[in-house]
Amino acid sequence: MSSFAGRMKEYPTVSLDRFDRENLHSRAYFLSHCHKDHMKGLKGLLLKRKLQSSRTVRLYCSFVTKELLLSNPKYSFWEPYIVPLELESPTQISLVDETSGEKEELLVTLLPAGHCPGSVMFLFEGCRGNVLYTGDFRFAAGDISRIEHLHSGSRVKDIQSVYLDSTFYDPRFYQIPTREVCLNGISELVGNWIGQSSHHVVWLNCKAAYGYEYLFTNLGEQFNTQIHVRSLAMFQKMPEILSYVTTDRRTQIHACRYPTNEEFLHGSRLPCGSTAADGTPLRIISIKPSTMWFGERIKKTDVIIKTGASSFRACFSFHSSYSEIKHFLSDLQPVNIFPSVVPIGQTVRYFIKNYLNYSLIYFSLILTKTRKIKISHKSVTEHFNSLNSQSQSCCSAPSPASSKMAGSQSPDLFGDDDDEDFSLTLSASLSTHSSQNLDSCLPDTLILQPEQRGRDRGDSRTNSAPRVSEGSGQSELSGSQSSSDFDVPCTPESKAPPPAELSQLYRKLASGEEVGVGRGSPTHTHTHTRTHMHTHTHTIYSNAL
DNA sequence: GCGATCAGTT
DNA sequence: CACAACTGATCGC
Repeated sequence: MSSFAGRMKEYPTVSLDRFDRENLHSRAYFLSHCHKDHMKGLKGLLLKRKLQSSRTVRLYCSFVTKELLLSNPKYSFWEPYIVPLELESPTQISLVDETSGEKEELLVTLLPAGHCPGSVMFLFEGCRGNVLYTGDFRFAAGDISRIEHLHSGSRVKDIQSVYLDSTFYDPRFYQIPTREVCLNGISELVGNWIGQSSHHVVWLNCKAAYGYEYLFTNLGEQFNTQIHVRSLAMFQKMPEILSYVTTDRRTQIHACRYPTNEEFLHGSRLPCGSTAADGTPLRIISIKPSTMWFGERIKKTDVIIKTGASSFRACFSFHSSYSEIKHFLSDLQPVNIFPSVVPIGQTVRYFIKNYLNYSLIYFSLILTKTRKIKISHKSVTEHFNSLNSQSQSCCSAPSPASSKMAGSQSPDLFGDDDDEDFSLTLSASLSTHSSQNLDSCLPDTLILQPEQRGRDRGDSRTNSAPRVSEGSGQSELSGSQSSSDFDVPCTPESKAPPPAELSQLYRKLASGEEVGVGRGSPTHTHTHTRTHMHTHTHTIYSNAL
């Protein structure tokens, strides 16, 4: 789940995927896709009032997202304020402070994100650098090279910050089978079943969220049928999807959901209650799409798992795997990474380790370019702090209003307690617990803490160095988080650097000592096939239907 | 009564 | 095996 607070350091007058609290004051809004956890505050009364009294504030999203959003009447008040944008066509947006008239120009480009219909990333280009907000995404290795607008000539654009969908940025999720592999597995299962007789039907036990549509279209295409769903309303303007779904229950593939009678399935009934016309009992199997992940060393695993006499789980992921994210980051080489999802409990340990590991590798790359081979505490600090100074206005001439913004009377742009800035404060502690869930990769537990920011934003910045301290051990494993997700062996890559070395490194960083970070600089190769979008499974996402 | 929020469930 | 939504309880207006 996204815990992104809504705003980016570089362009703090716009809000993305969050519409409550401080975001109420933004000059422009961006919605990456139509999932509820990215729409917090979107139907708020205060926001509605603000829109009605504003002449310039708009919501920018893809055409598909606009359709999906407006298919829910609760969001229909947005209709006059939505500006749908085409994919991959840079658009200049004026960010206007309506009280002072102060204005800032920002170039935004929507890039297909492969997460669900209409999902996009936002590439912002302005005076504070290029920033990529990924929203939620699934990219395969090499996908960056296919995106023209992330390139300038033959090289990747300089990216100051990536606001990253870090859902699976954890080496336990090293590998998730590709969309195509998962789709083939599901197709085979479906085909083998419904081919037996007309009374053999499958129920795709999908969650009530957008993102399964490419499964429907591919199965519909392959078996020359339509998939039974509860409503077609949201797809009325999306013929590519609409032609593969139906509300006619007489079909062999169902993805219908009814909140009340889902239990009926236990009695071999479909959620929609459909039965055969001649009274013959239907032979039903259920297939539940779920994310399956594998360690680095597991090369081949079935993407279909039988979980009962007539129930199956099928591999399906909306998000990039760890290795896919690694490819993504090493292709982009951003200066900063801001995770949108920060796992709690044990997962945090992996997260920090890998996040820091990545950062150090990249520092080393920067420093190599500048003919330095050592990295000092100071340079790390400066790096982490640099964003704060960049937050000062540099795009427009200072006006009374903008200088006021920097003063102590200003609304606290990032001073909220909820602002979780994970690039600033790190704390490491030794776990006193020997949980059975802890794998053997690291004996210690790292706990990530959002920085406590003072109300004064002026000059207390010297305290915001990345801190690494050993605190009292505390296991963050809660009951709900300590479930059975450790069947997957830890991956070799997760051992770099080993715990002792890492702790040492942290200690050195904390004490200001110089540390060498000469470990394998990432190679920076880019292939430039300028093909536009990839396979058929991507078509839904890449077209503004 | 509505909506926001949280914990628990699927 | 998972990441998004639903349900029900609780609280505030």
